[in-house]
Amino acid sequence: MIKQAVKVTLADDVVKQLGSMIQSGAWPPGYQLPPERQLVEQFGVSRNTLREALKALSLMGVLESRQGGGNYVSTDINRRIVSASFQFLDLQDGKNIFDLLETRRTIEVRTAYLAAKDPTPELISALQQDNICMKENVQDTNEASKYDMDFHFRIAQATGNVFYEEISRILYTPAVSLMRETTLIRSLMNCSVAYHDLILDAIAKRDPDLSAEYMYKHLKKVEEALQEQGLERR
Amino acid sequence: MIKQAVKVTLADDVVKQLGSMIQSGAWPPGYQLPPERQLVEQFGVSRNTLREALKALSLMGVLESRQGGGNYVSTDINRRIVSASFQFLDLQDGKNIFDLLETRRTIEVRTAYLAAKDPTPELISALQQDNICMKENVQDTNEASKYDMDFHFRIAQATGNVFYEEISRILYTPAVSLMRETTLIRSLMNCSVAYHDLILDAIAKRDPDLSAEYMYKHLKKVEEALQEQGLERR
DNA sequence: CAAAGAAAATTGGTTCAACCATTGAAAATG
DNA sequence: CATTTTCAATGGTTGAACCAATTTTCTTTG
Repeated sequence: MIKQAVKVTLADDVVKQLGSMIQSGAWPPGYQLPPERQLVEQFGVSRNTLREALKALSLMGVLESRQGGGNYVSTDINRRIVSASFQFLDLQDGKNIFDLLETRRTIEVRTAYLAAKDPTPELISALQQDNICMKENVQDTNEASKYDMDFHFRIAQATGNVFYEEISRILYTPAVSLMRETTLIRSLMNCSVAYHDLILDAIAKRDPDLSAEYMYKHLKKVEEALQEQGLERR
Repeated sequence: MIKQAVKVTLADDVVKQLGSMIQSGAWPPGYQLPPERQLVEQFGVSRNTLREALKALSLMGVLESRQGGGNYVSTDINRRIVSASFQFLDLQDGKNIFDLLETRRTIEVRTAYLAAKDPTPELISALQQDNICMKENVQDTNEASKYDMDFHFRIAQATGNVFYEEISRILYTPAVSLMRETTLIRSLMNCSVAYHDLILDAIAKRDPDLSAEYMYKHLKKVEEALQEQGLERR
């Protein structure tokens, strides 16, 4: 496989080192980093270079900076990464949208299946609550899509598989921002609520196959709605 | 919902402005940005601040910098963004190898299916080559696992879906390192080679269902081998 | 004149030093 | 003891200077 020569800048290297401190767990979430003027000595770079790295990580949601207060490892790393970088996805290209939905379908049909195998009462009631809130806010698409996301993410979470959790989270955010741009979203919302109810029932009945089936139909429906919107699959 | 007062730094603001130029399409992929010393005047910030913003965007995969050559909007912007955002995924707690294999199965059964729908001759021959190399190096597990990875990743790549590609990439690397810790890997390698041949045949025959089936059996077999090893599912 | 090579200009990479703005803890005050 | 004030610590920002790679321009060479 081709390994392209990459010009590694000093700041890139610092990002890598800072990142490994965080990923290794040496710097846990909430940890206050040493002051910049001290990190500068540790890494042997200038403060500007260090700050380029810190700012990059902070913009990606890995770190948080408080002027006068210090730099901290973000407590909610993954959630913030998504919102930070996925906003730049080129959604003009319809292919990406359908690729995204295709991928979500593959993952979520499986998580819906797994979640229905042995659901806890807490899961059921939480999903019910999500649906109720979504119905109540169906007029406010911004608000409703939040509960929409909660519903899907909660299912992924219920599998207890961290890989499903993280992938689901990442794949959902851009989908939402995309939907907001469409005008069909109102009717889509109503349709989604209906499917959420069906999925919830299937999970409550501990019927994995049915749960998976409705999840498939749900996401397929979303895809069709986008296609009717004139978005072409290229 | 409480809207917390967010201290917006100058660099954050520049990121936002640069981002909107890109999102709006005013600066399309491949576009060369004005030189930094000129952008500095445009935004009314110091060069250091501007560079913090540029570096952040470049780390997010939105921009590319070439020393002496200029700053450019990334050409394959979607791929870079997806790749960059997965890079910092915190999978600390996800060291459960069975969760990993479960997730890989879900993804790869689908990619194997898609890849078999309309494979190019190049894909076939590349996969053949991967298999040959893997067979030749079956004694050297380190080397063989590289070709193993190539085989799987190439299938994901063949779908043309950047999300599948990147997910496959991040799921495979930890899988390999976890496998290396086991002693069963030798016999597993031989078994894997056999399944790779079966999958390859199915793809060459353009039989998506068969391809998916063998991929499922392949990964299931790996899972069973690990279970026999005494590794317990948590 | 065309090609090759050298020189200069352009542009990103890095450093240093200084100063501003916010925070938080210590000290002074009542 | 509670409150206010002070000040040190720490991130935010700036400007100028220099380095290193690239690109352009110009000269040299055949």
